[in-house]
Amino acid sequence: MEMSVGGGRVVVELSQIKDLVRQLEGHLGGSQTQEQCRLLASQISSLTERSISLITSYCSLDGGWKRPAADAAAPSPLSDGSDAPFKATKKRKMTEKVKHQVRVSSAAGSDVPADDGHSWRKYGQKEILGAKHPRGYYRCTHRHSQGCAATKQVQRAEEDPALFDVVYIGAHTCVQSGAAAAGQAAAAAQAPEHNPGAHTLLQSLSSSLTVKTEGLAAAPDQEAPQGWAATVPFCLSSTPASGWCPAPERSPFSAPSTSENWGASPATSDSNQHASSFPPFELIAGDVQFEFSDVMSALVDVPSEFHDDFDIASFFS
DNA sequence: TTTATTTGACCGGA
DNA sequence: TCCGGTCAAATAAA
Repeated sequence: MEMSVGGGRVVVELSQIKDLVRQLEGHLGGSQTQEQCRLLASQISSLTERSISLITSYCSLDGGWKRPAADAAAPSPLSDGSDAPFKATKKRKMTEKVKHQVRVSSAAGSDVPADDGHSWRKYGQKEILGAKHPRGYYRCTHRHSQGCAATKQVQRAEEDPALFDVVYIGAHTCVQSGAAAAGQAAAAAQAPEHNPGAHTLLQSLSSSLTVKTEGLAAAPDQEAPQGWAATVPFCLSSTPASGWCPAPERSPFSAPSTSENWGASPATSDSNQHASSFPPFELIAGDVQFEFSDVMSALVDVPSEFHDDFDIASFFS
């Protein structure tokens, strides 16, 4: 498929990242607490991983841009009504739902994967045959309140306990209260409070935003399973890497790209793993529009031109 | 008291 | 029948 489709999205994503970094930089004068900077950094890393996903989703092995698999193959994955709000009936149509796999690093010293900007509630854990580590099952916190059907499965990588394989299933249809975090950040921007560690944080972030995709094919010391979107080399101390924020399945991606429009629900206090902060998914893909399911269903290996390090940090100039 | 996690049971597809 | 995914009661944490 046309380069402009996937490439355009990546550009959008990366532009958002750039915006966030600039926001962060703008606050480095001393108005941000470390936690608030982490918040922005978390958003940045989440966007970054989404970009990785887009890249891998639109590239075929021969280096060409690929139309989402859902378009070509699958007999209409979501046409069976699985995109309807959650019902009490036990439907097992997971195989037809959109899956998106990523490998993320764990939070420093933590045994849970990096936060991805969404609010998840764990609802189960299973020992998987042949796997060393159990698989955790999470669903969107807003499943009942907003009928959001997004789920994810988290399993520690066998070859590296510091890494987690995360499978995102289905798109979020909820309106993230994430804004709580965004609101915090916004409020923080007005609160004069010096934060000497912020520069270090940003430097660390920028320097680590190098997306290595070559490991997919053959990594020197570890083998990444075929089909994993990417290994995310960066890890932010408290609310790190990974994740994506799909737009509602029923509507094409559309949303402003400015953080001011991410919305806010200040009263919400997501605890522990639940840092819910995320911008809506903006998608300007030329003259072609895809449902999010189309985008995420295309999970392919990374083409040769991406085998070289893709230095996102170069965007931050 | 409310919300989140744990964990054994249950369900259904392969 | 096996195994992965989900439910829901019990429990823990805030």
